[in-house]
Amino acid sequence: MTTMWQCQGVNSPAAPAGAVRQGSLRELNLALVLGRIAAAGRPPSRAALAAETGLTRATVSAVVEDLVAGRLVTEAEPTPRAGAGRPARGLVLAGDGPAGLGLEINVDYLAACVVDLAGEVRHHTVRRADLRPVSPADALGRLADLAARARADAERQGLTLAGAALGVPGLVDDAGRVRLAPNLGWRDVPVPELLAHHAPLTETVDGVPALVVDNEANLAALGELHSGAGPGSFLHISGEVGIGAGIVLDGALFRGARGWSGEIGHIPVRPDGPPCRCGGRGCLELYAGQEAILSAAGLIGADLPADTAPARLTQLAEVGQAAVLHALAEAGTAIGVTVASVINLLDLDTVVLGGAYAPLTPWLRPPVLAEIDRRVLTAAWSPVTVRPATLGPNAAAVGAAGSVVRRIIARPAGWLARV
Amino acid sequence: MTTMWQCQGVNSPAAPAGAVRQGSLRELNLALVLGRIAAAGRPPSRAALAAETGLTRATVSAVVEDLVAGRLVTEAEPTPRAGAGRPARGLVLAGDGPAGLGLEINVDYLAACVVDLAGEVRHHTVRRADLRPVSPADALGRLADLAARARADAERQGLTLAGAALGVPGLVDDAGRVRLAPNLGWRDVPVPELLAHHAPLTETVDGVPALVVDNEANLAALGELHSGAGPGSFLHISGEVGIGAGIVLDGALFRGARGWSGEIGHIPVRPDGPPCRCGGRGCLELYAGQEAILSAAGLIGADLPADTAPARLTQLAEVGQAAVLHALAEAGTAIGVTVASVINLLDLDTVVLGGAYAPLTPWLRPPVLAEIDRRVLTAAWSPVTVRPATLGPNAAAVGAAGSVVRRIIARPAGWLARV
DNA sequence: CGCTATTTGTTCAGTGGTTGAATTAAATGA
DNA sequence: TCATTTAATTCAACCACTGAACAAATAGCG
Repeated sequence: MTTMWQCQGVNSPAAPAGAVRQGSLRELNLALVLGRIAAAGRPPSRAALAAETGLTRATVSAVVEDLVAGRLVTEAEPTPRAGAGRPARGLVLAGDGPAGLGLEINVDYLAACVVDLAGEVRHHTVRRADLRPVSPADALGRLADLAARARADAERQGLTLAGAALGVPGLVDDAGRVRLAPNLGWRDVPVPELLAHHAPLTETVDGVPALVVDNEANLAALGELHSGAGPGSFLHISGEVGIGAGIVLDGALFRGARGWSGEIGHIPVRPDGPPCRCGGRGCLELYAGQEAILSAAGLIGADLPADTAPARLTQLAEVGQAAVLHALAEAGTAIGVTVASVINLLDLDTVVLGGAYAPLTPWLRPPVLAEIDRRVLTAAWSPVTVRPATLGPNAAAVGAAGSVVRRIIARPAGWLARV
Repeated sequence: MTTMWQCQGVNSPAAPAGAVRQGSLRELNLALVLGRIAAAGRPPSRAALAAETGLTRATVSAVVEDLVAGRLVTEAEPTPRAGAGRPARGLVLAGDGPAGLGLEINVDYLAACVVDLAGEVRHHTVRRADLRPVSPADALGRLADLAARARADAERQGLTLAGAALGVPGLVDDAGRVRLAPNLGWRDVPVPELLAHHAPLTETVDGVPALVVDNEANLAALGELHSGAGPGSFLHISGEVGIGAGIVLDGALFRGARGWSGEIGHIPVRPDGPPCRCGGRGCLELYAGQEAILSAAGLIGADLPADTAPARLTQLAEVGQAAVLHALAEAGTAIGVTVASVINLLDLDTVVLGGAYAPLTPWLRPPVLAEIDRRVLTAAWSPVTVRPATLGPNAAAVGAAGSVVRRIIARPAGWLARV
């Protein structure tokens, strides 16, 4: 039983690529029904599910029986009552079944969290520490420690971890190796190998690797997808030390040919601008990165701890400090120019400002919208929404955990076969 | 039987969104087997199909029987022989079954073509005419005339038209209305209504509209997808009078939230550059549009007919005319800056230069690659291919016709139900 | 309180489509 | 000529969904 590590497929739609045997039929309907239960506002009855899916009540009953037996669904006791007739038994995602472990390594903190099927965060730990001076092996060791505690807490609550996902601020290849994490100073770090010594993460469940490593911005976008406005298409911009983006198209994260999409921080804003350490010139990060904003606001060298600088920025913006407002306007314009390009290219109708940008949205939104209006061909007919992210600061960790349970919801047959 | 017109869904994957009844099973396997036959290099046998799909030979035989009965597949007479054993009967897409009608309106020509299931172009007509002074109604009338002749020719060859697609150089909404076609001078043209008077295009087949209207660049990209290197992800840039792009992700055209993706011509290259008539500043079209290149090459006002200007450009480039080489280098650099942004965002590994750019590839490719190398974060590890389009000048018309037959291949059950 | 109307959920024979093994078909090669 | 080999078909078994009938559980009404 070899442990496989791979980065792709965190979110796979229920499209059968290969042969469709008769068992696939049940698999697809399991996914269909479970998906409806997950998406429903209030607990739906079997009859309601039959009506909205087009299946017969008999089939829905059979499918639900499987789901209940597999601890994915339970019947809601407080039945929501309606008019006459036999009362419906509401179905909800089980709170004591499988759960996902989400991990995050960032420049100045480690995070671990556990999310159950229903999307509730059942455990959350953040450990602040500047990880730049720490070796990757040490950092991953500390992370494994956090993960072990998270697992223990989850089991204490009766949850079963069904997998884990780890977000890192850098480029990850198919084997889970971190090719480049500039702000962390990592280069070609074989995360799977380094974590292989730590027990709780090395088990393989089904054909799916027990741990999926992915870009932090991708996972944050997935978190936004599942917690936010539901399926659709949007661009989620993560303003951390660097600037990353996750692209959600039609309710699915788009990863690109090799999983390296969303490197929005190095899109040129001014092709002849100052050189960037990526080798290019005039990249967005030089105008809207955290360092650039702090410098323009005159806050560089104000010996602030790295993690309080964004909060300070918000404070000063709220009291209307001129230099800060100017810095944010400049940054917003640069973001707007870039976002306009993205919208011209992809025709998205929503832009989500995440990470450190989220609390700065009131000041960033106007210049961003102004550039969109000026530069997007279709802006006149179809407005673009710019809104802050709904998830908090550790969106990537929550999104990572969510991606694990979302995979089970998208393909419950795999989980049921394990139990 | 109302005629519905819509622009979306030219290429829909075989993913069942709703309930999966037992009939869907056959539908999915029909699509699976037909898709393999279409993708295979040499005519595969039933046994080979069974082996690669995972279905049993019995099932494949039954499925193939349906496909043959529906005139989608025929047995190839000259059986390709192998070693010992009963000889296989090769299966090929039928050349006398359904076919697609492809139409194109561009600034200086109209085109119509017919493509059969196998992708062969069975009819092709181009009528050159400057359409800017012509009213939309007149232009569409001429187009309907071309379409009628194409249909007559197709029927003479024993083909049955299964639908039509029309490419226009502009933005098309879900109802088939051309919201804006700047280079044609069209604005809010209700193509379906105007064409409704012309008989051969107004029939509705199945739930699918008889005519799909789409952006020319999108259809050209689809043509490239089906005729070129097969599935994958690439950016197809159509260099016509304006600059459009079609984005193919994982073998499927990406249309965006409203079908208006790919407006690459108005991505800002220099945010503070000269004003563009789109309202923005420094758009790509100002640096790499046909007019810009001709002007920089000193060919503006050289009273060339519009349609021979690109050819003249190639001639002069081949003899090494300095001004032309310089103009192409400048245009290539601008394209490269833009393409670098796209690749940073989407992580594509292939860029296809289409339309008027195709023959200019030898001169455009070096500066494009240079900018990619400088500005794309991952360029060091993963090379990007820049190549000319394989389809000729009327790629959009051929792609339009191909999109019709491709839909049948992706969802043969719909066609079989009609016969 | 009892009856009916109403809606939910289950049971069961029927059916469509796939499976797996046996059978037939058509060639090669010794 | 006959064994070998591969291709394709036939057929009983089986799986999952359908449709209709039935049982369960409640509200409303006299």
